[in-house]
Amino acid sequence: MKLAIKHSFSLSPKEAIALQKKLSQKVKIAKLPLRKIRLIAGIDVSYSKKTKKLFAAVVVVSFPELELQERQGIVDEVIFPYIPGLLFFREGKAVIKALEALKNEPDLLMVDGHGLAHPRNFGIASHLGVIFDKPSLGVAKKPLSGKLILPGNKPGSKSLIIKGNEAVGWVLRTKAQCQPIYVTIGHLVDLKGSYEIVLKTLTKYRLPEPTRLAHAFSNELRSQFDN
DNA sequence: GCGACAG
DNA sequence: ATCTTGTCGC
Repeated sequence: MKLAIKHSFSLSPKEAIALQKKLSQKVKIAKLPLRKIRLIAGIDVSYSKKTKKLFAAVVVVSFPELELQERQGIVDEVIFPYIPGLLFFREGKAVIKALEALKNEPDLLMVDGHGLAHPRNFGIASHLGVIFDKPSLGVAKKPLSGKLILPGNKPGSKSLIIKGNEAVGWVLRTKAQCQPIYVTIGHLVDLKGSYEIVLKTLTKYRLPEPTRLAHAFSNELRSQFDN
């Protein structure tokens, strides 16, 4: 995969915030028909407290079969602290390397984290979508920004996440007796599409296959290279 | 000012 | 997110 916008990572938190405000203007909400999707990339990162390293994992699965096609992993040094709202500047550099190494061209990026449900409407899912000019959406396990109510306990039940006057995503119950997930628009997708895609990538687990497999792969990388 | 706060 | 084993409950 190729970057559409180059990126500097030697930024202070203030500069990072300014960059988010600027790039957030480039986000486009658009329809992404399910029939146009053949490959989905799942993206996640794990850390080692011991070696202070980070393990970025990207998997590519076919759609709608959800069969694993490719994996790319990057081990890197932590270059930025964890600050809520600035996750991209901690994980982005390694994730970009992994995405650039991809041999398959995904039609959609599914990112562990938020998209528009972000203090400046520009979470890591939106950021990756914009700099690669690729449809993207966020799949988070906790809320970050926006007004929301909890959905019912039936799988598939959902409620909107509202920022200002705009709906930017869903709180989605993927599995009974499990905490809901937070699905948000990243880039070049819309509310309806993001819900449909996530629903069709669910199997028997709380998380959709792309991010679930990426999460497992990043843990695999850590156990293999944490020394 | 206070509380909340992705991974 | 990470450190860490067993254990309770659907």
